[in-house]
Amino acid sequence: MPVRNRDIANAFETLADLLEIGDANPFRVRAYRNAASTVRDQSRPIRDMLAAGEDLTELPNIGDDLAGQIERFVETGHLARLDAATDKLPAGLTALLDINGIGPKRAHALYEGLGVTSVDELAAAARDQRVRALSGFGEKAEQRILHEIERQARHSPARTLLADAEEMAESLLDWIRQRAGVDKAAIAGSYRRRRETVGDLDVVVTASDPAAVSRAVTRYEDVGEVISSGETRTTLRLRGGLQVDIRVVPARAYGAAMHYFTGSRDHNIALRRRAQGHGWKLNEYGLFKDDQIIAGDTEESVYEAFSLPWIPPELRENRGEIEAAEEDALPTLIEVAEIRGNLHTHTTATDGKADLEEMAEAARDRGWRYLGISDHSRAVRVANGLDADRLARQIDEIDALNERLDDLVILKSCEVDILRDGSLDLPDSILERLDYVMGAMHGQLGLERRAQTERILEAMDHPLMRIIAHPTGRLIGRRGPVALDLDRIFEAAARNRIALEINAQPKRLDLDDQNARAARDAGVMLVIGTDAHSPAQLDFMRHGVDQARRAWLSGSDVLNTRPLNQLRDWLARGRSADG
DNA sequence: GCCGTTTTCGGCCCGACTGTTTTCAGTCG
Repeated sequence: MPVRNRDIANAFETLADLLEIGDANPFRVRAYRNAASTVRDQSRPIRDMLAAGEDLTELPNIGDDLAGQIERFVETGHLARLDAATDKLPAGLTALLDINGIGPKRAHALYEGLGVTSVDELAAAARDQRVRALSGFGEKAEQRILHEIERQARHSPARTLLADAEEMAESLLDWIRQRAGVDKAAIAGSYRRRRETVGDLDVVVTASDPAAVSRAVTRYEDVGEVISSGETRTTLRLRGGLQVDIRVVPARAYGAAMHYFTGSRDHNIALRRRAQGHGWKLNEYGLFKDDQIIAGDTEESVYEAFSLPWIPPELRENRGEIEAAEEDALPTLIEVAEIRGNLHTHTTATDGKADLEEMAEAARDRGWRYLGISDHSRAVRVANGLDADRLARQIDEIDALNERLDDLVILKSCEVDILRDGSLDLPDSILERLDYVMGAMHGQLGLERRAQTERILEAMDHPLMRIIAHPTGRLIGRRGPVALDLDRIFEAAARNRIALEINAQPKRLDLDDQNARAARDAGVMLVIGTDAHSPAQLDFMRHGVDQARRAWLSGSDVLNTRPLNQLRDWLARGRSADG
């Protein structure tokens, strides 16, 4: 099996865990974690970069030593340092670190003192009351360990889709805002950065009496468990399993706290390094010079102290946003209000829940000027995909409906399946009658990389192809992306003027943020499509816009911000205009 | 193990909460 970026990142993470349990130099441990994060952050496979002769030490956090380790890992499939580490300590110990309350020191103590090498063995030891005998542990620690192991067995600690977290988050926020003495309350963290999933919710509150608010939140109706509760910080678990951290800070620290808890961790560290360079200190209470506060009541004040403009939360991943801010080169990010239409929707003709007219009505309600109907083609049998005759009838229906509509235009399309050999599921004779053809893959998702890439490239060579929907086919948390050489896909999309979709379904968000950014940088036009199967799902547009913002996109990078006439021009231009 | 507006050596982000301590280590975010 070829070594993927996540294999490298996972190996470095495991090695870091084992080194930490073995009480290695903490900065060396961090170096491996930082390197893992860098590798995970690459939109291109490391093995492609090596094959192209690129120098890995150009990447942040990768020096000569790690570059060499990665190179040998890719060549041999083995990370020698990890093999050496697992000779000293059982690899199963790293699983103990996933238990809340157990870190490297306790994992080491459990191994040395009780010979524990797995979560199961730890559970047995705790049930036998052998854990409490260890120095540094007590009865409470032992009970907490058992409690956490049982909770994890019931509820996997998987991250929650942002869209699923929203309802819980907004209800909690409303409730907190109504507590006595609360001034401001907002959700920070990855939720505010609009990441596709959240691990927990970070709530920042300002109040005249912080301790009173900290006590009050433990009585929120949806609390399943109070994990900890102090004067300024409370950690809860909601009944649904989602963890919530609530920090109450003074009003003068609101901006600093929002900045601090919005993160990302890497963005914060980068900014704190800058503070150190000036001899300042940056924390959740403000920016300090010799214990004198110089900024912190607003986020703007914090950035301003560094002579930087405010950076939108979606960009705060330490992926060049601080450097861009420094050069006054931050993008003007796309906004929902710029969206003029939607090019990916379904109706009851296939697996949608609403008919043509209902979808049109719902699109008009959202202020859109055009709506693309793109039902499935026949290969998607479970969705009752259209054959040429049924699609022809839908085309006639749309023509008739357009006669009656004056403020919305229905565009004729089809989400036509790209078959295994790259050919399309419907004949050109019917596809020619559409306003645009959108291609997608729904089957044979397990092909190896070369075949999968050739398949989609073949479809992109079809002269009618205009958009590729959900290009990688991933389902967040359930199914990884298909194996594709995205560099070649992007190159072909730019050359053939085919738009790639950011699918706005919360479980897809495909292309993802980094790939969408790489596509744009390669000269590709993006389109945000809701893939709506009901009128309500048209509101998924904002999730797609969130992802586009994380991809550094402006309105001009997204096809469906264009007025109808310009959209038609773009769709009609095709490859013929190239020559 | 990485890195350089203080540096090629000597730094490396920082504060809150808990439980086990008898003044603080460990963990977390």
